[in-house]
This record gives sequence, C-alpha cells and structure tokens, in this order.
Amino acid sequence: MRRHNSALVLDAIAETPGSSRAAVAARTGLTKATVSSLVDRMIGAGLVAEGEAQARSGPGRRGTALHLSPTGPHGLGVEIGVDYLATCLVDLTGRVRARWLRPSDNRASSPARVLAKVATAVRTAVKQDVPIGGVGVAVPGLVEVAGGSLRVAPNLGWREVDIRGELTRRMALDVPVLVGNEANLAALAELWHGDVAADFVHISGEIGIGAGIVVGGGLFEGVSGFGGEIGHLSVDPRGPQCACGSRGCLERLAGQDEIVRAAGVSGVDELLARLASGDRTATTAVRSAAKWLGVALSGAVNLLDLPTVVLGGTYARLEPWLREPLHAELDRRVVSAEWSPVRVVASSLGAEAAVRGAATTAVRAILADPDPYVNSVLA
Amino acid sequence: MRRHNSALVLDAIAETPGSSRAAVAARTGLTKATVSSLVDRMIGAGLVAEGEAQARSGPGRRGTALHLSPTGPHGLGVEIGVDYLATCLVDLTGRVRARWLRPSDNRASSPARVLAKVATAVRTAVKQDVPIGGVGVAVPGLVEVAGGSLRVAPNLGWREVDIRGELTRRMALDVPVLVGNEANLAALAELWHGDVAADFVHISGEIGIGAGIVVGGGLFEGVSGFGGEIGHLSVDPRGPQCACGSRGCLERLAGQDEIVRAAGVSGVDELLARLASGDRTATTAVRSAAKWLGVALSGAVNLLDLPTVVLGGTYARLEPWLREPLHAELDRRVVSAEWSPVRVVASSLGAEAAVRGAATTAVRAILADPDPYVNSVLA
DNA sequence: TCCAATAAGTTTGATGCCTGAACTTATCGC
DNA sequence: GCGATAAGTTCAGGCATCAAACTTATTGGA
Repeated sequence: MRRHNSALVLDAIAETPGSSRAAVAARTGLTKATVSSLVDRMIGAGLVAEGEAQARSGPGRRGTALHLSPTGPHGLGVEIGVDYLATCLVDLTGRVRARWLRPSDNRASSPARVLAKVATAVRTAVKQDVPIGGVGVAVPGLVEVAGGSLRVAPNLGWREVDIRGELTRRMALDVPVLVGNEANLAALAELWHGDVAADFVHISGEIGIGAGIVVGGGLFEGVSGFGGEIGHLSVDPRGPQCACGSRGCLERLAGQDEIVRAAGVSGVDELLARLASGDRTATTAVRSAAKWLGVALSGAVNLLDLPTVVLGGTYARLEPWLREPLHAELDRRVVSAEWSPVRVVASSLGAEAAVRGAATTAVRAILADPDPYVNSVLA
Repeated sequence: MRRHNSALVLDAIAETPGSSRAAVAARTGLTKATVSSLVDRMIGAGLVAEGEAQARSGPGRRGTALHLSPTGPHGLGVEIGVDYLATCLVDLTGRVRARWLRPSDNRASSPARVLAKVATAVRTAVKQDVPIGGVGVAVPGLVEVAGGSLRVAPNLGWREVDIRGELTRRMALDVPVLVGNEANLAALAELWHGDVAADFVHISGEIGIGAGIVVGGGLFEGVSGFGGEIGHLSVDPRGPQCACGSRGCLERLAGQDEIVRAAGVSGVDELLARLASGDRTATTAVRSAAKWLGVALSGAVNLLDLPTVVLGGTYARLEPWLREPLHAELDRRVVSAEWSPVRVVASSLGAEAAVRGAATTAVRAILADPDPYVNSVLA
C-alpha cells in the first residue's frame, strides 16, 4: 500500500520536478495529507529535496518546489567494451556527474583480470563523496538478467562469466549490481534521456548489431533476458554464409564491417567523409545496408506493433543516408503502416548511451520502488 | 489493498481447485483470517463455491474444498469467421458449457448485417439461465484493442467497423464487450486450456497466418493491439510477389493456399490423406512451408527470447510433417538455442481455439480483478 | 495598514484492511 | 471417550489512507 503510493508520488515528482505537495496530490489522486507524509519520509531518506517557494500569480500561499535530491543515492554505470572500459556516475535525475573512459583490450584479457579493473574503477568512483545506490554493468553479449551472469559474448570471447557474483565479491560495496546487454541498456538510455516516447525499437550497430525493444516505457527482455537479438535475424535465407552458421543474417549484410568492406574504406570516419562528398560506392553500400535493415525492422515492427525505430551507435551517424531507403522499405512491408506510419529517428545520445543506461538503470531501480530504500535508510 | 489480495486469493483457488482456506493462506502468504474474510465475500458474490470436506490421512479437522463457482458469471465468446459464426459459453473455470456454430458467408454480408446476427446469437445465449459476465469477440483482422474497433479484415473485406460500439448497442445487455484478433485469442486459449507454459508464440494458419505472442503469462499486444502480425513478415526478399504489395511474405510462401497449391490437392483433407500415404509432392510442399515458417519463427524467437513454438489451426494438423524440418531450421538460426533449445508442439485445441479464447478472456477479466465485480454484486 | 480571499501544508480523528493470538470446531487414533 | 492435530472464526491492535478542520503564507483591495 504505502510501497505502491511511495512509488507513485516519487514518480510524479520525477516526471514534473518543482511540483508542490498539493500538485502531486492532485496528479496522483491521493490526498494532501497522504502525500505530505510520504514526501516527508522521502525527504528524510534523502531521495527528495525541497526547493524555493514557487512563483504564483494570484492570492494564496506559494507551494514549496519538490525535486529529486541531487545528493541522494547515485548510480554507477560500467561498460565493458571490446577495447575499452567506461564508467559513468549519475544522480537520481539521471544527470551525469562524472565519467571515465580508458582503453583496455578486453578481448585479450581474462574475465577475471578485466573484472578486477572494473572493481578498481568502482572503488575509485566511491571515493567521490556521493553515496552509491547501485551499480549497472553493460556487456556486449547474452546476459541472463535474473542471475546477472553472462552466457556468451562472442566479440569478447567470453563464456559463462558470473559478472554479478564476481563483482560483488571484488568491489567490497554493499549495493545491488545489475548486469545487462549493451544494446538493451542503450535503448533504456534513449528512453530516459532521448526524445522518443515509450515504445520503440532501438537498433545499434558497432561490431555486432543489437536491438533494444522498449514497450510501454519498459524494456522487453524476454524470458531469460536474451530478447532483442536481431543481429542474426535471417533477412536473406539464400544470402552469404555468416560466422554463426546460418545464412543471410542481418549482421552479415548490414553490419558495420560489411558496410565498410562494400564501400572499400578503412573505417567509419572515412566512410562518412566519402558519403559527404557523394561517393557512389559508399552511398550504394549504405543504401544496401539500409534495405536489409528495413527487412529486419519491418519484421520486428509487424510482430511487435511499435511506432518508432531509433538508430543508435554507428547507425545514428549514418542516419542521413539510411533514412530514406529504410523508410521506403518499412512503408512497403509494415502492415499497419497505413494507420501508423513508422517513424525513424537518430539517437541523440552518442557512444555513451550504454554506460548511461547502465548507470541510470541502477538509480531507476530505487525510483521505481523507493519504499524498501527509504526503510533501510530510516531504520 | 483488498483489491490486490482478492485477486491473489482467487488466483490461488483457480490454480489449485479444491484447496482449503488454510492452504490458500499458506500459498499466498496471507493469514487465515484475511483469507477467510475475502473468501466469504467472494462466496457471497457467487464467484467461489465450497465443495465437500477434503480427505485427510491423519488427525485434524478436514478443510472445506474451495473452487470457482460453476454458477458464477459466464463468458460468452463469439467468432466472426470468414464463412461461419461461432459462439461458445464458458464458466469461470473456462469449461465449455454450450457452443453453437452456423455457416454464414460474412464476406458477402455487410458488417451491420453480420453484427445483427451476432447480437441475435448473444440474446439466444442469454436465455440459457446462466449469468453473463462479459462478451468476447474474435475477428480475423487488425483490432484496435483499447477501443474495441476493427481497423481492417482483409479476408472479410471489412474496414473501420466499431464492433464494440455496434454490438453494445444491439445486444441490449449491460456487460463489457472485448474485441480481439483471432490469432491472439487462440494463443490465449492455448495458454489457459492447452498444456504449455507461460511463454510461447502460437502460430495459426487458416486463410491468413497469424501469431499470438504470450509472454509471462500474458498476451503481448503491442501499442495499439496490432502485435503478432507475422503473415507478412518478409522471409525471402527476392521471393514471389504477395497480394500485400511486398515480396516473399510468409503467408505467400507457407500459407495454407500455397501448400495446397504446391501439393496439387484440393484442400487440407486431401493433403493429409496424401501425406499419410507418403505422397512425394505433398511432403515436399509441406517441408518447404516448414522451412519458411522456420525462418520467420527463428526471427521471432531471437527477438523475443521465447522457449516454445505452438502450432495451431491447420499447422497443428500438419505438425507430424512440419516438426522435423521446422526444428532443424530453428536450431540453426536461433542464437540462444544452445542454452534453451526451442520446443515445438502442436496445439491440442482444435478449430475452436479462438472462440474459446474469446469467451475465456471475458471471464478472466473478472478473475484478474474480482473486487469491483464483488462490490457490484454485494452492493 | 489591515483584512478578506485564496491556496499550501499540517493536524486530528475516523475508517478499512490486515495481522497475530486465542478460541471453537471437526477429525483421527488409541 | 480423550488427547492430539489441524481448519476455520473471532477479536483486539496496528498501520496507512482519508476527510475535514486548522494553521500558515500570500495577494489585492478597502
């Protein structure tokens, strides 16, 4: 009861920072008395802070602005990339307070060695004088979310690593550790910090291709958390052989490696330069990738009935050239396009989407269900 | 609070019929006192009934068996097929109490005429002396679930029909009307009456191909309720032209019409006879369909991380011949197959799956949140 | 300058639902 | 028939919410 209402009230404050108690009561349907008492508890626990009195253009007492406390528990995000480690500290509102990026050839290191580095990074972050409420870890691989352990990360060459367990042991910090797939966390970052609504597919292409499916303002993870594996969706069953053993996988036909290869360039930066100068080979390579992306995404949209496709990672940078051919393919193949044409937008978050998503996930866990946290602080 | 606990208690009784109050208390974590009081209310409202005293193999008072009341509110399901109308009356447990099937060329009739027939059928069903708690309607088309109106049903030739509104007006009965897509409701029937767990894709092929996605024991409907449209998933972008304007759609390559055509038979019954006798052309036609189904379903499974595929409708009858090639394709293309191989099973419900699903949906709405109903009855 | 009007926020008593413990009822085995 | 055991009920106590009265803060007009 109180648990539910605490979440309700805190959500209202997070959604509309600066609201007064009375405004929150009106919005949640609770009484002023109830809101007052819940807010007081949350102020006591350091989740909510009072601001200045609000302006008012008429008679009556002015309300005290409420907002998420900038000194409340922070979320620490960690991303284990193929050739870097990144961390990111965010406050309750999701604002980035500190970040850290370091090259690290994780492909060549054992999981134990890498996780030791991660633990060191966590301990460093803890030395900042902000309280840590949770740690989120992003990995490029299949994560069994409930257990927080990694099943396989092809591009890291890792298999069966109990990330949550290892990290909890090594970092000597009594906070929850959440582990998630990089693409899924990037999608959540887009949901929380980008400018798209509550339902979309976020597709990001770096070395692999991953999708994050957001439905009703929440991540769709599937039964074990393996959802969103779009990279090996078969878009051309008679197409070229893929490393995974199947044929015509999306990753093989529209992945960064294939685009770069087909365009005959050395990397994404050169590709962008060529595209800007109107190079025909480069344009054709990107248009082809767009077509295959369209085939895969139209399938996802038909199946899931989502109104928006967000291009993340490298695709966000290629968006001007992907947009039109992708749209054409979607309009042709999506059955419900007539009623709700699919929107295609580029992500506004850069390469940090995944870390930010990881960090924000950690604080969101508290915001989504504040009562246990409040109790633990006030106890 | 009570609302939540009422649902909890009723769910426990529905899950394990014949439990005593004490057993329900143990299972839900509530106290015997709370359960007693909630159960008494629900008995008063006619949702729950007491049975005989339970057997016991030791000392102590025997518990009174509790089960969903067979005289409680019933659900009435209606299916508007292409060439028939079907209705089905189920009690709270989902057991079919009456059914009715009548040929009706709905393709040739106006929606108004068909809905008038449906309303008549509903009024007939009401004359049975059981209370009706809700009506569910299954239609082969895109349904905007929230509004209960049909956007388009290609095989009926209907467009923009406000089924809920029309029916509510015509049937003169003050109960909620739920409208849903046939394939989705068939999937729910499978969930509730079949023998599969809480997560699966149900794929049914009659004239069109539709999928119902069940996740965490609930239907995945998408934003507007258009989810599960798998028929026009592109499985072979360079394949034959489909009526929808796209190329190589699943429906075009693995639909009933295509199988029948490729096998050179007159219909499904002849096809089954040929298959049983080992006819080579028929076998090849079915294997080819299985392959394309495998391409489409592997995509769905990768995206959604579902452990089971249920074959419904015509595919259920073809299951012995579909099974092996479908499995081969799934094992090859599903990324997480190594950890959780995809199960393929045939639906045990026949052609009535959709009506039953529609009827059961209507009563499930009460079971999922009994308190408002209880209050309305006791008031 | 003061006061009525208005609105924010707090206090207080009542209500509703759940809980724990004691109590009643029913059954088994000796 | 009696003690042990378990189901189900009764009742006092607690906790969170609510409605309403009350206090505090602010505006604008007399």
